[in-house]
Amino acid sequence: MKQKITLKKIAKEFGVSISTVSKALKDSHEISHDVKERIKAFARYYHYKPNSLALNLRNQKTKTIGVILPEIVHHFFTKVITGIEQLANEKGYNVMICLSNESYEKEVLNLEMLANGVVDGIIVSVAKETEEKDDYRHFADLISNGIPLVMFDRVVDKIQCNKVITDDVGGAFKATEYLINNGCKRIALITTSDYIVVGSKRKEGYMQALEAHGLPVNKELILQVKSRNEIESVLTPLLESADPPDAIFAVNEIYAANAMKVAKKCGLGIPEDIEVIGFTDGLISEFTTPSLTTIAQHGSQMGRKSLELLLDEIDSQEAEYQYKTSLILTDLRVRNSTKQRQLQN
Amino acid sequence: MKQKITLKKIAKEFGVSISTVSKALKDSHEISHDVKERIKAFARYYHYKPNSLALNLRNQKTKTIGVILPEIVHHFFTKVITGIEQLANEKGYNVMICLSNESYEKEVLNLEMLANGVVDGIIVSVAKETEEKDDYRHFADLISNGIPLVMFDRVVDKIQCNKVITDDVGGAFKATEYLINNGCKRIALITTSDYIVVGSKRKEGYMQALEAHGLPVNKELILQVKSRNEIESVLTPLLESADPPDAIFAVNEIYAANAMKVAKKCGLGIPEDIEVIGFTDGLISEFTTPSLTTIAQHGSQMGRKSLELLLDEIDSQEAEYQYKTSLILTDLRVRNSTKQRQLQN
DNA sequence: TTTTTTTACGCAAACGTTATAGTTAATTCT
DNA sequence: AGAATTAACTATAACGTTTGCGTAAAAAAA
Repeated sequence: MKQKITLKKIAKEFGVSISTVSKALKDSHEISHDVKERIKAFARYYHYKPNSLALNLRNQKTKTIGVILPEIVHHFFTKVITGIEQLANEKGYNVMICLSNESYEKEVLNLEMLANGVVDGIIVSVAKETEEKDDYRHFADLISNGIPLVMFDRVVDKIQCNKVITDDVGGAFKATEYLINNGCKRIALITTSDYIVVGSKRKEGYMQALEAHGLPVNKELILQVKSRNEIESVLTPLLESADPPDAIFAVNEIYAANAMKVAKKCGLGIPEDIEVIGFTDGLISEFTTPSLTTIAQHGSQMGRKSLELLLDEIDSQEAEYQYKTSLILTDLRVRNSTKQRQLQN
Repeated sequence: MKQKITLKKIAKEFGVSISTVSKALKDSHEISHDVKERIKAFARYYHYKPNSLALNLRNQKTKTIGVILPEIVHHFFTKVITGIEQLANEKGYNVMICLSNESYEKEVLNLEMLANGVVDGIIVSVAKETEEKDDYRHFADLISNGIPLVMFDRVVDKIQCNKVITDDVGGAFKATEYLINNGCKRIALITTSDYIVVGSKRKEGYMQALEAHGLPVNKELILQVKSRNEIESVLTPLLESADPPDAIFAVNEIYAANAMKVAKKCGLGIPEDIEVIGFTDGLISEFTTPSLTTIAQHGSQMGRKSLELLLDEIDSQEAEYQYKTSLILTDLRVRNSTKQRQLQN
């Protein structure tokens, strides 16, 4: 096993001081041309690379950014990572990914670990449990320690920092309005508990669209579930009731796909009997039957923007840095779970 | 912005030396009870945490492991990460994730970056382009530099290191045999180019099963595609030929889902007219119509095992470390794209 | 020739931590 | 009382790098 080559070893080899070697490799004018060339050749031959740990310590920065995600088995988050990773790569940064698994405690631990000099800044989407506890002191501490923080998607209003959010309200509005324009009058909503911020925002967009079009907000049409397993038991009675919905808007793809399954089980044709739209465009939508109309979220763009804002803050010298909130717009991706003019695939 | 607290600052505060503070915080017997308590209280109050960078440099290890993945928008890899992350968490390790995006060059760059003192060991699944180029010197260099390396899923025979692989041959055998036992005689295979190791292994299992059951290996039934977009154009003619296949085995979920789409387009009923099985169980299988029978790969277990082997090597002191190869078995997950005795969902 | 400038290097501090080896002063032993 | 022991601290080196400053010798200028 080859031992790692260091300045010290090169210095001993040439019988010069460490600083001479360091300067030679940086092509300093203080070192004679002859010595420089010989040292550089030697270093090249042995693939010398400055030790990152030493540089980190000396420069007090690591060129690494930390990302804390609630989970990773989720198309949206993988897209965000892809976006972050891309820009990081361009800018010469490394990415350290931590998973909170939706747990408050793990989020706190991850944050503490990362804050300890390991990264130059942090990008986070807060865990559900944290949203439920409504406790954000760990973020406040981080910021008061001067560590740049960007929140994306699941952000918290009470914390002042750079933020990147999906246009949840607008997206849900767009989806609901599309259904209304298709002639739907009784649109069911399948959403999460209210403490999930993005869930409640999408609900808001749904309600705004109904109101904008003079439709009533029907409480029995709003189904709040904690997991996709609950969908069948709450949706079936509604579909089999005397006055069933003529459309379903689900706040994510999985919920929408499950809703379609349930509807088909109840003997309903999609989109003839009931139309379905899901928020968040993922891998699944394309392969369901019928394929699912969705609100596409542009996760990769979101990741890129998050890192952009983070680097902006890291590089800024101003004492009074001005935080920004960036809104990522959504697109309606029409497939076959809704009635439409131009059919595709 | 609170400045970060260091041993030096505490030392100055108490008018003692840095080493006294360090020892006090470690509860050394060399320091008087009184001083120890006061220093510890002070440190606790200011949330003192030893700076990771300094520790890394001093200990020559980072308690971080690097993971290089070909891509992340892929259910299998996210499962692997989940498994790695879980065990890492238990063992007090951090995880640094890099994406090669299937590119040889990025893989080399990532490896160089990680090798430079940033991580204590590396887990990698090699990029397609690397497999195609058949150039593995970067891995050999890494190993000769004494950096522990584990390869998983896409491993290379020519490199000696710890490995974790899916039982690709066995899994493909299992899938093919299941189809044969269902009465299928002409089973089509949709696979990748031969240089993709896992693809060729799955093809091998497919052929072994055919031979074991006295069925001929029909060249025209083996479709090699480079991307899922090619499937429609090569599969349609086969399905519409005089002697079409009665089953399809695809080497991954996406290929299988696309194959089902094409078959349905050709007016074939699944599983009545043609049965379909896909390798790799993901999110999609559950939501296709019919739901897709798959070979489940246990990615999370694979990740766990990979890290286990890596830590084993990191912790081992022996000069002659014995490399292992761990085989992760697969399971047949029967859904509705195959004929079956007991139907489910 | 003497002074000044330039060349080409070495020294030392700094980043924050820990471990080993001193160094006082107080205490105990004989 | 003098020697040995112990308690309670400090100094120093080391991890690998960079950088400002110092300095000797060589070269140029006066």
